[in-house]
Amino acid sequence: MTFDPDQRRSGCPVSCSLDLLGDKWSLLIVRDMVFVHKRYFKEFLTSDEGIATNILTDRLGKLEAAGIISKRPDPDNGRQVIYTLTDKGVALVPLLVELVCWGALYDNAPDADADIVRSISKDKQRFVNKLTNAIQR
Amino acid sequence: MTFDPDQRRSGCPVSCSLDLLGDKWSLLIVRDMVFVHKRYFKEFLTSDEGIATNILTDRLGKLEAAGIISKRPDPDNGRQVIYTLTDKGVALVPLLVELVCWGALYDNAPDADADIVRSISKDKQRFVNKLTNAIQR
DNA sequence: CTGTATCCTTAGGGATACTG
DNA sequence: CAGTATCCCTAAGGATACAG
Repeated sequence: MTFDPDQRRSGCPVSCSLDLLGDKWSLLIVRDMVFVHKRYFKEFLTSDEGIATNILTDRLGKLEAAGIISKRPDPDNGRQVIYTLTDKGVALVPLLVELVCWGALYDNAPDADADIVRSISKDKQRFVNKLTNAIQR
Repeated sequence: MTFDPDQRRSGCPVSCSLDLLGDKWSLLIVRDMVFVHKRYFKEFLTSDEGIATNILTDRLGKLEAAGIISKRPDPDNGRQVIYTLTDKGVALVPLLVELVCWGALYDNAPDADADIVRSISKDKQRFVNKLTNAIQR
């Protein structure tokens, strides 16, 4: 399964990004990998939004086809699979930070701590670096 | 038509943002407003991606319900309607800039000028300010 | 445990015609 | 011009069972 660039709706970078990420689930998987270091199939199933197994399978496949994540067997347990972010996936951290700030500051997301988000939005780059460095490959 | 916060899948700010913006069309409309100052129904129909009239109607309604855009009659032509970004909509500019940079630098979007995108990614804030100030309300 | 497969319902969306 | 409405097909997705 590889992503077909001919399916792009246009050459616009915004459009190309949305071709891969423009749905309600893909970025939630990346979020879980970035913010809470989830790596296993079952871990993604436990998030509050309640993704179904078939949707999770589909999105993991599409994210891998897009080169955003990669999978390998868990060295500690051959029957487990570990999903990790590629460089292309890690590069989504700034985008996720913007989604957090906008949702918190402008859409009043209930779970957001206003003080923390204000401090993040004052120095996004620092927060992006901190998150990026904490990601396990 | 107003947005119903009870339909949120969770309180997470990323999830809340995606509840409103997580599809393939909504952010393209905002993109057209931010980058090429489109304001009229017909203008949105002419973009490369080819949005259908029923989808455009639906998304304009949802964006308005979410408080991201507002509509008013064109003072120069009472039968025309002008769509403009609210403060909440203008606040999406940083997110759009991230979509541009990621699509260009990591997803090889054909229409992106690599040199320009590199210069943007070196000082995103400057570019965000420039775009934000150029938006007509 | 990690998925696949199936069933079934709903949502998305293209094409087109039509209304104020 | 700015939408609405309709038709119709496909994609998305929830629930559940099942396989390697």
